[in-house]
Amino acid sequence: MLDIKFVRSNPEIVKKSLEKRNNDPAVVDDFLKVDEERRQKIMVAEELKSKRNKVSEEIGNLKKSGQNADELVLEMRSVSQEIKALDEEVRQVNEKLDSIILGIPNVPHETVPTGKDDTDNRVEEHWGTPREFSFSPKPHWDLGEDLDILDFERATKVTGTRFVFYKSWGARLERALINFMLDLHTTEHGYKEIIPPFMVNRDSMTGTGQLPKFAEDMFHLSNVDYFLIPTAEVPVTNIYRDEIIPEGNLPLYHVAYSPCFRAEAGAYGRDTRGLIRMHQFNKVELVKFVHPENSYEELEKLRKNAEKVLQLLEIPYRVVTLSTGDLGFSSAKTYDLEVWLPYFETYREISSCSNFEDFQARRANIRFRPQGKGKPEFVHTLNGSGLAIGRTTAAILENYQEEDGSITIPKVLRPYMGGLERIEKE
RNA sequence: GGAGAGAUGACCGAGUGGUUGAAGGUGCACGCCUGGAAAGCGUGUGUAGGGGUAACUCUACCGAGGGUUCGAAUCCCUCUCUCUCCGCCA
Repeated sequence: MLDIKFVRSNPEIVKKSLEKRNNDPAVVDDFLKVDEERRQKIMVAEELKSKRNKVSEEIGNLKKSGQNADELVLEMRSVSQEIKALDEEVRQVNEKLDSIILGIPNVPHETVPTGKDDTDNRVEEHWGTPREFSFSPKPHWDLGEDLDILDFERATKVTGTRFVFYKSWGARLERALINFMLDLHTTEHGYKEIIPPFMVNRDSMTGTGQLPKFAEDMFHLSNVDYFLIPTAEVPVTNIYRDEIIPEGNLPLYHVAYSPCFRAEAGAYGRDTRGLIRMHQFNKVELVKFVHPENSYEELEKLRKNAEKVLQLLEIPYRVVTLSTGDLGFSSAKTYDLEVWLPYFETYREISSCSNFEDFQARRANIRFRPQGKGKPEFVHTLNGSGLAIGRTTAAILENYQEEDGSITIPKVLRPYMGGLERIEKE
């Protein structure tokens, strides 16, 4: 969420930001109106409370000295009634204000291109050259099923659509990728490894911004009020919810493997085949808590850390900066890494690296105490996939396929595959 | 799942209806002391939200939410969490 005081004193900036994101800037006017109403009510209520406190003390003193205070007691009885009614009004206004402010997205960073949707994303750079095939490359799902390392059909029987069984070398490849990425980020990039809970409570989902707006994107358990995590970002960012981190501990780098669960409501027609859009997929996630001063340097580093994975795997990709029309609700700036998929003949998102500035931290109340004695300030949070495992598997199958349907294993992964160089039909 | 105990500030720990935002201690910060440090002494040390240019001031907060009362950390109810014992279990 944005800072209420910031919105109050910079309504024009917020309106402009909403316009750039193709949202209705009128909510800012609603906000200002309700904010004013709120302060009015608070003033009246607090005045009465102040009075009650004073008179109550008087009553105490009178009674102690054996004098009669009935008249004051009677008067205060009605004042208390009034206060109760006012408090209720304040509560309602607060709720209204909260729902407005929680619905306002983050203000895009000045370097974010203005645009209406993903077609306006700015391509920053390309890495690697898509391979020339002497045959027509197959989609990863055909490759996987032919090799009997992916089984979509039975997963549909056992669970439903958008689930998959990884089998044999497919399972091993998936596991190899997880370990390879975790090893890279912990030993080369300085991240601390975390295995988080795969379910979280409502407060955590609100802390990172999935709730209240995006409830339909998640799986919610029916016998407890827990949600399956849509990304490790949720439990890992919430580690420090309602805490004050000693300034000397910043920056904190965490890397977490987790399965991710997404309802994918509203994605019915899209990516119905293959590993691209599943209800459950694996991901290695990078999360940073940093000093506000250098969060944009940290974003560049984060992006480089994620890119390193694709470089070592030797798979072509490009980097784009999301335009204001494509930018996520909580993000001030996001780079997407898009991997080359030969069958699709296109680049597809495989990592999303974002700087949320203090948007999440304010919501989750994650702070640090600046040097000496100052007031606690919100940290900046960042996260990025490092990478989505399922999509990486898809990219390996498609980019490393041979004409006979076998898959060459990228060199860096071979130590994780017992030295295997190629997955072939058994 | 059954039985019991508990939840107070950065931490420990007093406090059962009226200057308790909260004793005392620890820690921390600053100052004095010292050649320097330790010890000692002194001062200070929560968060959020209103009002005010400001000094400052008001309100709320003792796990959470309700209730009783002129007045609640203190009494009542509900919930959550933690601990101990039993049961179950990877």
